Amino acid sequence: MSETNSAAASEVAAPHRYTAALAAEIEARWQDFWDAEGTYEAPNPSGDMAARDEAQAALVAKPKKFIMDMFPYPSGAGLHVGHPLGYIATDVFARFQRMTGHNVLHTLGFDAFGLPAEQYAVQTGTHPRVSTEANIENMKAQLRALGLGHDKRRSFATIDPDYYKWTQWIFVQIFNSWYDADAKKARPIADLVAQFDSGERAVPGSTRVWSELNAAERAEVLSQYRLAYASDAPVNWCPGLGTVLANEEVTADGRSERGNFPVFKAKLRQWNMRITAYADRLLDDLDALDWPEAIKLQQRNWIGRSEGARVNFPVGTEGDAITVFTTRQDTLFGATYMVLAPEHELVDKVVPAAWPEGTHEVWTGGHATPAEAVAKYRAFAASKSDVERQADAKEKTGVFTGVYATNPVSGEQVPVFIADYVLMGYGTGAIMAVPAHDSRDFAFARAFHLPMRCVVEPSDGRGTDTSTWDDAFSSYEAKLINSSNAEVSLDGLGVVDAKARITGWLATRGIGEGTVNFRLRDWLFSRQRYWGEPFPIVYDEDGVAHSLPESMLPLELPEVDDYSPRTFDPDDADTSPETPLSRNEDWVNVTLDLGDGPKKYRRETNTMPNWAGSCWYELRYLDPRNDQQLVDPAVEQYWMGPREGQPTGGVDLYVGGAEHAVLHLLYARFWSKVLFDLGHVSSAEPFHKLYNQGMIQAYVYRDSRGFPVPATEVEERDGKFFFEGEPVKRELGKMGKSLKNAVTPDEICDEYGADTLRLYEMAMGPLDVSRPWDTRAVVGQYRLLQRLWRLIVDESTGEVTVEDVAEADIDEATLRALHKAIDGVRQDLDGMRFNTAIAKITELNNHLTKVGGVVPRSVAERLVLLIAPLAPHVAEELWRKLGHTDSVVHQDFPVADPAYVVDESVTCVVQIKGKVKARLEVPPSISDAELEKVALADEKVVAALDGAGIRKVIVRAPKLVNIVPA
RNA sequence: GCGGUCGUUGCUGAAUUGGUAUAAGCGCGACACUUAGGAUGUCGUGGGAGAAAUCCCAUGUGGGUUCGAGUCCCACCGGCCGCACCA
Repeated sequence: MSETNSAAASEVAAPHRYTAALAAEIEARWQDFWDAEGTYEAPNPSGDMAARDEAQAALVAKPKKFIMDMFPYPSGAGLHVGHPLGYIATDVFARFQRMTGHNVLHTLGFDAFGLPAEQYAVQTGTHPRVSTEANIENMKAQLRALGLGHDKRRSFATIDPDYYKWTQWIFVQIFNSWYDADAKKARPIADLVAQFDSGERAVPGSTRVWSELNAAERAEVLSQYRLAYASDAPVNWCPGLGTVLANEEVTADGRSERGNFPVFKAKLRQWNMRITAYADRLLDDLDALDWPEAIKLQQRNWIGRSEGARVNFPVGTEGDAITVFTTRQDTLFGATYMVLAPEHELVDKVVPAAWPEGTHEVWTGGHATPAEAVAKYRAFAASKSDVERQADAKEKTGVFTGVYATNPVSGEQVPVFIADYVLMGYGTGAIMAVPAHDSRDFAFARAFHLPMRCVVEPSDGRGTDTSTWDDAFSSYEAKLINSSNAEVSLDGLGVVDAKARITGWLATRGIGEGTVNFRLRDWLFSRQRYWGEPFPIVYDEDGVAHSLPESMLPLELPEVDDYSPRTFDPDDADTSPETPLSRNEDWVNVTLDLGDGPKKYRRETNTMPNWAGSCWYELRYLDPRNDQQLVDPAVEQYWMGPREGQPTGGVDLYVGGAEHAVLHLLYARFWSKVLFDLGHVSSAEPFHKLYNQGMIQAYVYRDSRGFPVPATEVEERDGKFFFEGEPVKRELGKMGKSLKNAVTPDEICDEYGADTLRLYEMAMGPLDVSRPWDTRAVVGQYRLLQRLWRLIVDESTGEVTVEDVAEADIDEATLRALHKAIDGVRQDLDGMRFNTAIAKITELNNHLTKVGGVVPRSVAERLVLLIAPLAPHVAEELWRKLGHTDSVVHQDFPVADPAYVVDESVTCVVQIKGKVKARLEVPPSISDAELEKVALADEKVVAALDGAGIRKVIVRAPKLVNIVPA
């Protein structure tokens, strides 16, 4: 009705106005053109993507830029306007880099294995491959409409067998490697076998020699070294999802990151990646990376390096000892009891038949024997999910094991407890408890009436009588007391000195040693899922694992009757996982020739976690069709190799959300380092520069019951919000279908065009900050494009209206506005400050509009080039209308003339004691002395001074003079 | 609790090294063109006082350093993010 009216009316008034309809026509045309011409193809130095013509040959000779987005999951819901924010930003940046002399590799693939894709498939009842590929096509269409300048030859999805062949191949490399701690790098497992063979290296934990071991025994030894290994260990079992999870996928409150189901500890045989071998390198190499400090910090915290000591406490009668890890070895003399994690295996060995004489009632938990107490407490601890364990953190529970250990420095007998505040997975799973100087031990000691000994004199005046304390004294700002035996004394030393002295003494006595402990644990790598990469592993009849040779890769996912995961009651810890692939017996049981004749094997039926495909995808963008190698070394070296100013090598810019701070980014760094050690790549770090874009938020409107109501139907009156007449509450949150506030790129493109959407998303604010979407404000960028269009094109005839004017004859104010804009936009785009770049283009555009008249051609052309990275379709169209036959994409970005970047005259501020009293127009070249003279002579200044003397004059020519009166 | 980060106008946000606070956009107001405007264009728009020139106040709050502080330092208040029984 009114819309058709308005469209008709405006068409009559201005048939060639820049409208949504015209934008749609222009955009579709140029998108087709770019695809047909291969405009965004980045040539490789060699191979099947080498330069195909002279123009591309010239590109290869330029410096390279590899600009990447974190690739998307092809979700079934489609995109909302928040999703492409980062893609638009990298596209603008990539376009700017193309125009400033770089060979730019920019493309986008799809991360399509994993839980979200599988769950969507299960929900819709289609095979994951069918639904996932449909989703990818849908997303490709949505992204294409935005005019993203991707090299489409290089796009792939992680589910393509051509791609996951190499994911499996990398797994085989990792499986067939071990970490040589002396060389500090990964080496082929064959090197280790050679060391065992020659006797250079002894078989660990055994008196037997390598040649005496059978195949299964050798495999067991090697699995203790392999960087990918299967082992029985307590893992995170999530019955609600029906799979085990990595530590990184479990939230702080003990739930699955996806689905929010409870997670339990269960002992299961699972595949792991020995990422802990790389803990120190993953930590140290962060320093050289150009990453946000917040992300580096998160990785450092996750790796969790802490320096301390291991100390042995003798226990029992058979020469056993409890080894503890502590960072406070200086307080050893204050260790009055010990605690083991409930699962600690030493417990079973040392628990006596009966409680020792005089055991305190609260220590026994009311149980008749230590064995019963331990069994009951273990059952109690295991039944608690991590959620409950967190919630109960303040209340300390535990039970006495009935055994005493010997404090190795004081010789004192100290009771040994088990308690769930000590975790099996950190340190040695055992602690020495120093209740006077650790607040957790303090709480436990109070609850169990355990003695405390003050060995660090409190510096806060509370005194040394621990019975009067409310909490432990754990400060380092104090001196040691009560800490000496016949051989060593720490008394009077500060904490740091005391640590050094006692560590030295422990080492000489063979009781302990200084050590570094990491919080990082090995990466649990197997999942009980259908929709993931199958492991390239088979087991022989002895149960020994063998990797498949390259000729048998890819090992494709087989068809199964039922691909859905076996899930359970989320709260039922007493369940165990089932792998969907095990349902296909024909696939599982095979006869293969692995080099020693045909034999029967059983396939591994776990699949890889969804992180696997994203651990190395940057490498495949470089050489996506190579079926002989992961990536051609010459091509890899060109795009990823170390270079001046970037000694780590790697992707030049990697943009994505901060939610991947530890998961994806840590795993990808780990794989890079292994591939680097094994000589397959030239960069030990995948991503040199990381940039986290903010989130586009949206207002959520909730009714009185708290349910979201459709945001588009909410009315605002006097700052209050109403839906169907009823008041609703507004809050700022995420954008999404379920919150009824999603805005899609499609609807914005329909209303205004993709160039307007691109400009708006970039103009909203700094890229790294989150901010709310405001559909109303989009029109501002639409107006910018309309004004730009009108400046160059006559709205009634469609003819270009520029005129040829020599640079010298152009109005000086216009030249200054132009060159200032060029200078500013260049710097802003280079620094990824897209919002201020647009503001400067807008200012120039407004200036030209205001001046009126016909625009000089050279000014119009440079304005078009300035906006080309941001609004590529309209720029191409105007460039063509201005008479050019080539694409704007590979033009040189305008360069400012410094002579016009400075103003003809500058407003100088004259302050008296910091307050502005006068403004002077002065030439920019004015000297300090001259400016001071002019300022002091100004009548307003004279009046303001009112005859007062002058103590001091600060001159910052040409912008400021500040007079300090006496 | 520990660590990080941010508080500027009705809203989103500008502001090299400390040097004219509030660029640009939205919204709002007036006007023009219009049968009409939710189109387009032009002008205005931090608060207060004043007829006006002009003056005073204002970057979460309170101090400090400085000729000069949105910017640096200290304390507090508020928001957001990360980690959290890690020995």
